[in-house]
Amino acid sequence: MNTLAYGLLSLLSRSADSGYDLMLKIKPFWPAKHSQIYPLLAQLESDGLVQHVLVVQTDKPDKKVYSLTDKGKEALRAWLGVPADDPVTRDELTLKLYCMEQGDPADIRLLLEQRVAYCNERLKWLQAKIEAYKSPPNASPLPVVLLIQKARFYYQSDLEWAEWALQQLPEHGEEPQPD
Amino acid sequence: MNTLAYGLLSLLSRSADSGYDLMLKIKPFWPAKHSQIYPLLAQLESDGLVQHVLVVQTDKPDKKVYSLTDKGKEALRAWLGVPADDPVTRDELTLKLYCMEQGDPADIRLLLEQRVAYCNERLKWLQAKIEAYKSPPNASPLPVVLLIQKARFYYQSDLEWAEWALQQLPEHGEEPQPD
DNA sequence: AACACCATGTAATCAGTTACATGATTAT
DNA sequence: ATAATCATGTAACTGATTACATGGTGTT
Repeated sequence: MNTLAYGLLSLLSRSADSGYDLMLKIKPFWPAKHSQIYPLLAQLESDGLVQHVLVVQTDKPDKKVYSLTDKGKEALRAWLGVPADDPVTRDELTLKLYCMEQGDPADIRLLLEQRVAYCNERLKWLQAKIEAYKSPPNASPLPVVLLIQKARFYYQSDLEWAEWALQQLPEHGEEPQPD
Repeated sequence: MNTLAYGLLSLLSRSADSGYDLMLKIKPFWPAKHSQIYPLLAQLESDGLVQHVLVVQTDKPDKKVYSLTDKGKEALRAWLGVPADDPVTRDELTLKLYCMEQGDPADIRLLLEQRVAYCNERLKWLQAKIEAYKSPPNASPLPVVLLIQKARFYYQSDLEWAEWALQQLPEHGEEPQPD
């Protein structure tokens, strides 16, 4: 039982889902490809933690909709009682900045500008999510609110850092025009 | 040439180092065990990107001190010209919060309190780092300043989120005392 | 006496990505 | 026509962790 396995159980605790939808939903929290998820679901089923029913569709391919068993719920409950591993962020940008003197200053500037753009894009997406659950009929449950805010805090701080970092870079290499 | 390989080159661009020290230094940016680093350094050497000299020590075991070759520097320069991959954060806590209704509310509260403590600990460590380079003799180069600040922004925002999240939790289950 | 640090390496396993494989529906 | 989405699966490979292996110095 690795973290991805518990992650799938966690998603299923909110609503039954196909492997395909689980892949899409888990992406922001724990990236995984379908090639990792399908076999893992089969294993969780053989362990009795989830079960599936085949849902036949006419317009789209048939799908297997998985749901938690009592044993699965119990496994989740126990998992919530042990401390979470420390979060791990892998950000190539940090490694590139570490050796920034080795490269073209324009390249470094571009890397930071790309990060600013990326954060803005993610924040815009999150804002759309927030708007969607502001309308009373589909108010989001507390966990979803907590997680959306966590992402907002993260991207907002990274954005502010990247904009600050751009200002710390030496002036553009425009040598004074001789007249 | 994967990201870890470039990460090692990046560290070596600032100063020659042993595999052991590289492991310690790269940890905050790209976690890797010595069992991954030693073979990779050997491969980078056979590719002509790094070279090593054996440094004999009396009190401690001998070590191999690696440094960048010209070919290694050129590889770094080229790498800086391509966009950085999007950052990936894997945080078990997000998965646990997603299914928080399944567990004991006290467990959830504890998970968030542990996160608050962790962020405070990291911030304290970063503050010590900052103090260390405030004294003029050993002023840090720009990249190091940028990276320390990036980490500060991150842990500070995660801390603020976790403290906010604790307040969003339903009241403690202290049922009113019958008198 | 037991543990932590320094220092390097290999072997076995687990986790994650890329590629192979299929096939219908809908949008550009 | 070409691509994207939906939907599931396996095979091959790369990346990362854990375990095995050694051995001196310094600390509690």
